[in-house]
Amino acid sequence: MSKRGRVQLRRIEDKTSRQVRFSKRRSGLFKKAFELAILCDAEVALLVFSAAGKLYEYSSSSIEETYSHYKKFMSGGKDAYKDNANIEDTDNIQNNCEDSSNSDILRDIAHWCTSGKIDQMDDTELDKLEAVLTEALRRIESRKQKAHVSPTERAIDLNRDLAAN
Amino acid sequence: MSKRGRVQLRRIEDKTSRQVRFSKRRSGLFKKAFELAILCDAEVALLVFSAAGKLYEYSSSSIEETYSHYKKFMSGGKDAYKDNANIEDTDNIQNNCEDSSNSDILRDIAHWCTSGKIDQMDDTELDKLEAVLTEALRRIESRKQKAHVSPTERAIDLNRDLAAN
DNA sequence: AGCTATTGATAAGC
DNA sequence: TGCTTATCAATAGCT
Repeated sequence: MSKRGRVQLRRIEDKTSRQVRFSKRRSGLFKKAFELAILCDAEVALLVFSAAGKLYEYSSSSIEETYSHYKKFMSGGKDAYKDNANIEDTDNIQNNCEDSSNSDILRDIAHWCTSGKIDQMDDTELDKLEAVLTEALRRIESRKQKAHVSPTERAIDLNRDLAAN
Repeated sequence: MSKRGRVQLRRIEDKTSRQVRFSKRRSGLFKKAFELAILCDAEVALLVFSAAGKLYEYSSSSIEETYSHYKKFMSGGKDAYKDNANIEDTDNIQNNCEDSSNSDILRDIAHWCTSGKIDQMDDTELDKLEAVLTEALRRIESRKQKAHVSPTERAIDLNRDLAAN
């Protein structure tokens, strides 16, 4: 039974398979959220709606409370917490552009694109970003068409650690 | 090379160790959340406040939107599946871009995407990047429609791959 | 911030 | 939907 290629980072088309995977992965995700909260003393809130519309939730305190905390944080000075923040990386895309590997850049862009930043941009910025990303996708498509890669091989080795953050 | 006992499910007392593990686990958690949203077509919202008060977030649509969905769902009398226990702790989403302004990020992404780096990526990286950018464009389109700011349909190929199935 | 040894998460298959 | 197993992925402990 060695037919377990890596999972593609793409919507699972088969409905049955998607439901099963959702069920399993959802369990894993909530478990991880819970563990992180316990182990690292953080405030966590997680909401998940299945494709069918069912709601699943978890929060170390309460969804409402954490959301209030979030809104307050967003409206206030987000930078106010910088000084108290964990002493971790402070790298940003700009820095990585110069000397990091592609995977690092990829990771940064992925994180940025999915962390709500887009919702904070004004219309002008949004237009620019759209143009940039569209151009980047065009290049990618161009690259792909040139490359003759076995569909099978490609499919089996898609996702390694995308949202890797 | 020595002792890797199972992880105890309780607050890590050593501050340094707690920070390191928080950093590692938050990465994993956000990655899982992202994958669940993409693979299973689910709506996911995740908020994490570190013990120091720093915010990390991820949402397949937007925090506000998902929270509204949540409130509406709850008021509708439907019961949510609570994957809870009690706790405190956190995990968070990548925050590398937290300290940069949108314009800076925009410039960085633009620079990177057009500096030939794409041509240096291998197929796996290319696939990941494609998924990330496609998702980002989807968000942008979503934003534009909600803001009623798009009189001109730009007919951008958002469904090139992911949605094309 | 990188590097393995181990544990943990899961895609398939029943 | 639940259980089992072969593999793949996440990460604890170090340096």
